[in-house]
Amino acid sequence: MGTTQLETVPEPKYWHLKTVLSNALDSEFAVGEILPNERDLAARFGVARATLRQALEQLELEGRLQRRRGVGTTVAPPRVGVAVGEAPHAWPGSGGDAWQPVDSSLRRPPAAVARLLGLPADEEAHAVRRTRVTHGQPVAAEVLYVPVATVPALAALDTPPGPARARAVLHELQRLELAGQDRSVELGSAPADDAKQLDRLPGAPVLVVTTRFVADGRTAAVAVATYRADTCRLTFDDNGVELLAS
Amino acid sequence: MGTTQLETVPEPKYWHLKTVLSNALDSEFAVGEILPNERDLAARFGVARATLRQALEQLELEGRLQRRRGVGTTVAPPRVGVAVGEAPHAWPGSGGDAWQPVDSSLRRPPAAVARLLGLPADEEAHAVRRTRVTHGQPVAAEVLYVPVATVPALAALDTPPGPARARAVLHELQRLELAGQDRSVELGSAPADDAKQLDRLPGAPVLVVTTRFVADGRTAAVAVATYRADTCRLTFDDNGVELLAS
DNA sequence: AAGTGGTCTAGACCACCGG
DNA sequence: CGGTGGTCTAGACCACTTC
Repeated sequence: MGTTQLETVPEPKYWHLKTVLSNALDSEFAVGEILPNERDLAARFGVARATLRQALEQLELEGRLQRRRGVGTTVAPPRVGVAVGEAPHAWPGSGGDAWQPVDSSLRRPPAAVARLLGLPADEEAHAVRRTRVTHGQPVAAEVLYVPVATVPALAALDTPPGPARARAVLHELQRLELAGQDRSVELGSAPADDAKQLDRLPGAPVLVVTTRFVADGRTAAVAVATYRADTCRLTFDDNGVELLAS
Repeated sequence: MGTTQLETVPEPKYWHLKTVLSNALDSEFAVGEILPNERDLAARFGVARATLRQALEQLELEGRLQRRRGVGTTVAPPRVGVAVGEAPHAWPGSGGDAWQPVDSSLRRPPAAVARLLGLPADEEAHAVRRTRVTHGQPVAAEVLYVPVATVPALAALDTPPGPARARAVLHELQRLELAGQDRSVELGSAPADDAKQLDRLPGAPVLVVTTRFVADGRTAAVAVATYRADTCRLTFDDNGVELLAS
């Protein structure tokens, strides 16, 4: 006896640190409260700043902390649930949803999107940019790709770039009968464009939701939405269960 | 002229590095191929190893690379799509799905789960552990929490812990009429238990899928599944669109 | 100007895998 | 055993926000 537990499996310092900090956040800090700065925290725990940062990064990834350059580190509120599976048979922009059209232009979609749309790699499509705002904070940036063939009425489009043009494309979509849609979710890092729209640094972790809209027996449009992974919890409500939100 | 572009917005080195590497992966490497080791790569690009690692980490997060300690860094295959929205009215374990029961025991669920179940924080529930395997690789680890009240027939349970007991709980669930379910997806980091099951290091990024099963007008069970974020793309097929997989 | 988090360096040692 | 990625250090400077 004596040596009850030889350190047979030494835990990494940053991992232990993360646990300690996590417990402290639960018991000693309120939402919105600012933590001591990184240099002080590192000194207090007797580790290098880089090690302390590794722990903070994990906690930020889990949505427990929020860090802003020049400002400080604050305790994050619980993640907001954002509905993604809303209406299974609705085009984007139909209901009074939380999306705001930003801009629209003709652009060559990324290879993966072109494949979904069944377009040749070099063909242009309408690219409609939208922002989703919840509780006053931007939570998602989206680009909706609509092949020119899907909205023939817009062939001679004279609307100048801007929100108005985005609305014109969305409005034209409503004229089609939507047969259904399917979605996929994966982890990604925010490209520079999206990052600015989401008020984050480039490379910030995002949940990438790719939606395929089907009409007329073919893929009529594809939306690629990037949600802030630190602040968002995506919710998918399956048929009729929402009635139970008593 | 001469100075065509003053470096007014200097891009971080690791970001630029990531772009360069990403392009190289597309054009010069095949899936499964091993990259030069980190020390060599860093020297080749004239940066510190830590900077090179920051770029590699991002690429791994995006599912482009796979790194294994003691082995090396390899080019990852495209993410596998795993269906998450399968049957809107099926209990877990009903179909011949890809889940494998591992174990079952009585345990106090995490606070967030207890809240969903409407249980007091200190009450125990059946905790059924399952693993999901696709293409021979483990992609998800799940714990299904079933309140004792949901499966009263198991009150005097004499089955010893193990896969058999897990199957007993799942079998008992099938007797209830499932009214519906809803799901949420968020980013997390793998706890030690799940990490081992997923063949990853603790803290690896995972997509946490929380499913609430509703029966008899109340939450009858809650499943918390962690999917490997580096290798998985979660797919949600909405009603009837799958017919179009021509 | 002062203080914050973000980037970067050049080293060191450790844990793990393979031959 | 040698080689790999994983952890850790003690510094430095930069970009940004706030006062």
